[in-house]
Amino acid sequence: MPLYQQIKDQVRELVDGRVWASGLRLPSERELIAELDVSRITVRQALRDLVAEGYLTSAAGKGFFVASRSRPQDLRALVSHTAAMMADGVEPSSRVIDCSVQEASAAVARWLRLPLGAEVVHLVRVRLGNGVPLTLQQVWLPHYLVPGLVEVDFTRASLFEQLRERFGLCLVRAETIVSARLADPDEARELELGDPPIGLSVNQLTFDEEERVVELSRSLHHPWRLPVRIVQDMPSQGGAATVVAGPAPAHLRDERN
Amino acid sequence: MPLYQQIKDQVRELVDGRVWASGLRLPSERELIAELDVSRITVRQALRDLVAEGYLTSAAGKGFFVASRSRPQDLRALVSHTAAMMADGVEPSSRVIDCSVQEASAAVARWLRLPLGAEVVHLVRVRLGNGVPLTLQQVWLPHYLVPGLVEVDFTRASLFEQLRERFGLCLVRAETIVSARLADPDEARELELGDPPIGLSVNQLTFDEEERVVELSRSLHHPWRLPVRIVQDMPSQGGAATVVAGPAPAHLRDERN
DNA sequence: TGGCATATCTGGACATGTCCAGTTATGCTC
DNA sequence: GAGCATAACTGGACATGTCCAGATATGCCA
Repeated sequence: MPLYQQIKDQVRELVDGRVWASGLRLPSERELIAELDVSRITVRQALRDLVAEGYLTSAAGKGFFVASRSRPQDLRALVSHTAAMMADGVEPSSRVIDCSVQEASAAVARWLRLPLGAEVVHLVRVRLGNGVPLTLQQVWLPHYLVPGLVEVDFTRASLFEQLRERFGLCLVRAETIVSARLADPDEARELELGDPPIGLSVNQLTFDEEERVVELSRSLHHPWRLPVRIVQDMPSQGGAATVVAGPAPAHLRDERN
Repeated sequence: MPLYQQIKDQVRELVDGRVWASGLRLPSERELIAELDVSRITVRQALRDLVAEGYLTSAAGKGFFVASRSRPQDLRALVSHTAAMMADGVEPSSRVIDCSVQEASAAVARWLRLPLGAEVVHLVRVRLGNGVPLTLQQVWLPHYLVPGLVEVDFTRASLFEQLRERFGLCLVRAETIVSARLADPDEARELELGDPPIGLSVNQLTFDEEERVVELSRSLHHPWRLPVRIVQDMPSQGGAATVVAGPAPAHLRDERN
């Protein structure tokens, strides 16, 4: 692994782990050169990247500083619901309704860019937080990308984690549409919706680094138990955003709910 | 202006202006060095940045290439609804219901981080696309940040554009919560909602570069006329995302609506 | 003690040059 | 013509070193 990457990782850890507090001044470039015994180009490459990624700020004549803003965990990755919930201190689990290999319907095949009749993994589950139903999720994935996925017990497992760790898929892009609609009676029962049963509909296509469609998901969220939270952050260059579903912060909650 | 910035700007223009098509191979580093008469460090700094920003891709041993993905315009900025609609070929307009300076309520003052009794600009409008009502938006802004904003005719004007161009505010961060709720009769009438009148609720706080709250907005969207669209993009480093409201692409639309 | 010139330090921007690991094209052999 | 070794090229990673503009601290002078 390149030296500048090692330096980046080290600094990132210190910042993420709050060992280096916000606003802390880093050792100067010259000090780091001496300490790490590398050339200036190498430390500069690392620090430059970290500035672009929002971890650090720099001021000519003063030094490098740990960026102040509390960034919602890792803005650089698509986050899974499981991870987002756990970060909020909620215990995630699922009630699996279906997990099987099927022949793709014409619509699903088109969305996943598969030939007609191709096999897909179909996963339907009710996702719970601390035992309370939050969302009803239906997912389709190309079977050839995830052989053996059906054997996983999704009661506890995170789909994104499986895709990354077990199948080495690198998820880098997602397109999401959020809307609202009336839930049908089955959905309303599963999600314990009121009357009229209003659901928050979240449809998503997720792509890997080779621009293959890895996942098509259609979820119906309980509107006030699991609204969609979006954080957009555009520091100078290299903006970023996270989209997670979770309890709304008090200042943005809808009182009417 | 530094040389590497000039190079970056030049390349960016050529890419944005479609003069260099997607997939096109750039001249090699050595060729650029000779052509531009600069050192390798300089061109590399420019190219490295452009890769991080998603304009280019690189492959060792092959060269630099214009990134293929059609990026939803400028992923580096918070986009206004007006701009998003115009990009979709929809003619945006508004019916202004209220635009006045008021004393902030306790709740609004807290959200905008203002002292009790501070003045705020209150804007309420129905936003139309091609004359059809899409969303009912209520916005509060600190009056001291936008003196004279009330004189603007928001029938045509874009709020974000006014903030940027007239008041020099640099919007860099936004927190959004998307949920669903039952619309009240007035809202239902304005938005021409069906029965039951289901609305897509979008609440947002927007911050400027000094972390001041510039805007608090509470909107109720017509669910299928104006769903919320999110594009997350995480190329290697330097991810980005756009959030816009607009018609859903066919592959993510909800058939049930 | 207050004001100011100066020395020092910091990041920013570049130049020149080296070594390496992939990729591609070339040309030779069979 | 098919197969293959090789030469040429490309980006990736670094080292050393220079010049500059801000920021900061130092110390001298009035």
